[in-house]
Amino acid sequence: MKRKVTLKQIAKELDVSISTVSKSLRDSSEISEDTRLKVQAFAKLYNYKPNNIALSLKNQRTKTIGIIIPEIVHHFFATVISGIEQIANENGYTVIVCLSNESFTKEVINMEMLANGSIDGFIISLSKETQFKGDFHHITEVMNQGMPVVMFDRITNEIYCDKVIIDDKHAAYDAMQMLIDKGKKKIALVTTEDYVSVGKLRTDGYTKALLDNDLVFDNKLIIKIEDIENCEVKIGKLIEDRAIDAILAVNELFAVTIIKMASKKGLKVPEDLSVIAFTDGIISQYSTPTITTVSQNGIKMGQKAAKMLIERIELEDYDDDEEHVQHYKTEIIETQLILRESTN
Amino acid sequence: MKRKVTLKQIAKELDVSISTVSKSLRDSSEISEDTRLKVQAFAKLYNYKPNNIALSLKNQRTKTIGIIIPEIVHHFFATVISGIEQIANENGYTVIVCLSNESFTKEVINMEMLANGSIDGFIISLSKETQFKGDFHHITEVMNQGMPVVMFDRITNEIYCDKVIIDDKHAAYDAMQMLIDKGKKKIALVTTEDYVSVGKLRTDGYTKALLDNDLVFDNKLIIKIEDIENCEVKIGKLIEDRAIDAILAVNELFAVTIIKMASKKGLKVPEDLSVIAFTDGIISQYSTPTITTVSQNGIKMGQKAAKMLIERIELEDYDDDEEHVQHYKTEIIETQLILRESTN
DNA sequence: TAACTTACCGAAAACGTTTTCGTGTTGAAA
DNA sequence: TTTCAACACGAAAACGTTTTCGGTAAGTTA
Repeated sequence: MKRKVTLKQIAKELDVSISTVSKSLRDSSEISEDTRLKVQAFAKLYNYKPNNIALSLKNQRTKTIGIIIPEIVHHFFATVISGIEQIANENGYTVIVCLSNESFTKEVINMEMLANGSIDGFIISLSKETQFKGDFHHITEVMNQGMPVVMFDRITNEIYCDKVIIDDKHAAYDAMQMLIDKGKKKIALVTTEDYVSVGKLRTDGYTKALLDNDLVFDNKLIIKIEDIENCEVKIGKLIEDRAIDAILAVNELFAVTIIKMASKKGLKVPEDLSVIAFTDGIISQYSTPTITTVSQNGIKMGQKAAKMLIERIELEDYDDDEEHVQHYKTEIIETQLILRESTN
Repeated sequence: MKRKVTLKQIAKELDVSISTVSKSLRDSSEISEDTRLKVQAFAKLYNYKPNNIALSLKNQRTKTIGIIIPEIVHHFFATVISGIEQIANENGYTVIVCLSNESFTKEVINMEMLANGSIDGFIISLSKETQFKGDFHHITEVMNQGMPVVMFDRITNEIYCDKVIIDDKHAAYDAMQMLIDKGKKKIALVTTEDYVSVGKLRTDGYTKALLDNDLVFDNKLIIKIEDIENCEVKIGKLIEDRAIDAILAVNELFAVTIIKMASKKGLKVPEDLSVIAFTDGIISQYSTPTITTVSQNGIKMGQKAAKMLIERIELEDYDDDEEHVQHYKTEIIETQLILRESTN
């Protein structure tokens, strides 16, 4: 159980100074070839690797990215992490993951925990509770400390920073237009409560598509689900009561439940009812029928977010004190309508 | 853009020494109430938080757990992370996640990256390639440096360390016994290649159940899938050629594909064909019919793994040099047969 | 008054690096 | 012989903490 070997130990063993060892290992020309080779051989033998923590302290940069997301057992967020991790890795960064579990308090605690020197920057998707409360002081706080922040998907307009989103409104509009083009007249929307930013935007797109196509907007055709557990009744009623052509669901789980309830009520998908879902995940690909979805491409979102953050981090290295105008960008990841069996 | 405030800055501002500031903030009795309160007020005003990196360097412990898994866009692994994160958080640890993408090389690189002081211990599930190669030198290496390692799910018997697994053989046996009790005679197995540890164990359980129940073992009833992409043909053939009662699948994706192919061939599940899957994930719950599964309970696995690791880490703080006998444990997480619609 | 305790505070080491600067030795040029 | 550059290396600071130890002043006891 030998502990990791340090410069000091090598120096002692070889009877030289720590500086000499350090320089030798970094191939400094200050050191004679003799000692350089000797040190390098010894270091290799004992498998010396510089201590990351010490380097972080010295360099004032940790080469670590902090991710804060609402949950991880969720296909979309998992794909985003995957994208982030890939880019991070390619650039020599590691990734530290914290879960807010949709709790404002946990989000704040996690941010404060990481903000104390552990990371070089944040990538965050807001918790529902945070969006509900509209309290973003923890974000501004870390930003004021000079820590770069990139927000994705669940964002807020109240914070001025780099962002990566999909054009939720536009995507919803396109999905609706496709249904309308297929001749659907009575299209329902199954969504979340309005305080979730993406839920609201998708509702806007839904509404706009109806208006633009001179279809009647009926508030009764919009149902808002609080939690997935007991949504079946609501959905069942929607299908039963109204003679509906098609449904736009803001996520897969809603969509698959809709299909299930439809089949229970004797309706066939897509013959009697078309269904389109947001969030192209594993379920849409494997359910029967497979589900037409608006693909969010979490991988790409993650990659883009990571690229923006790393760029911002490494840019800061150069204009330390320069109080120049920060110009933040909002990247929009294109969505894609993936046609499958749930629409005709 | 003010940088984070440090002890030194506070000391300078208040014209006292760094030691005094540090002691004041830690409520040392060495400091007079006067200066203590003064320092604390000032620190609060400037929102002082001790720098984690400096603490890590000083304390020689990072309060960080490194996780290395094959992939994250995978329900089971995501649940495990979730479980780990929860326990970690409760104990003041953060979690750093690295993905091997089933690659041996990436696994090694990630381990070396984290082993240089960034973390206090590892939780790892081996990549397919690592299991295939049987090369575990990177694991023994970090263990020799005194870094605790906990392996879960995809483990190896060649390394002596803490482990968390499910009794795959036993679970497969139980699932089989349930099918046999229901009168199934000709049961197929859809599994992965043998070098994946869990695949092999589940096959063993399958075989043993057949033997114990005096059923014929037919090698043709076992098909091994390399990748999910082009498995449909193989599965279709299996269903067509052999008059099969039931199928045991080693994961959800195989199961849902089986159901899809069965329906395409005109077979009804569960009337004509019963299906049981390993890995209780989101698909099993939402597919039609819902799928009977052997639940792995990733949350519990993650929690257990995190507990074992943290215990090991904090135990080491006390018997630093004591070369006492390490007694490693292997925890077995109980599985549960979750009955759903795909079996009768 | 002398000796001693107590209260309060600062200096310095330590964790493991990197890097700047200084210094001693050598050889060559003047 | 003197002067100077080149070479090879070490000392020390810095990153931000915590903690041990030592020291000074005041107050207390003999």
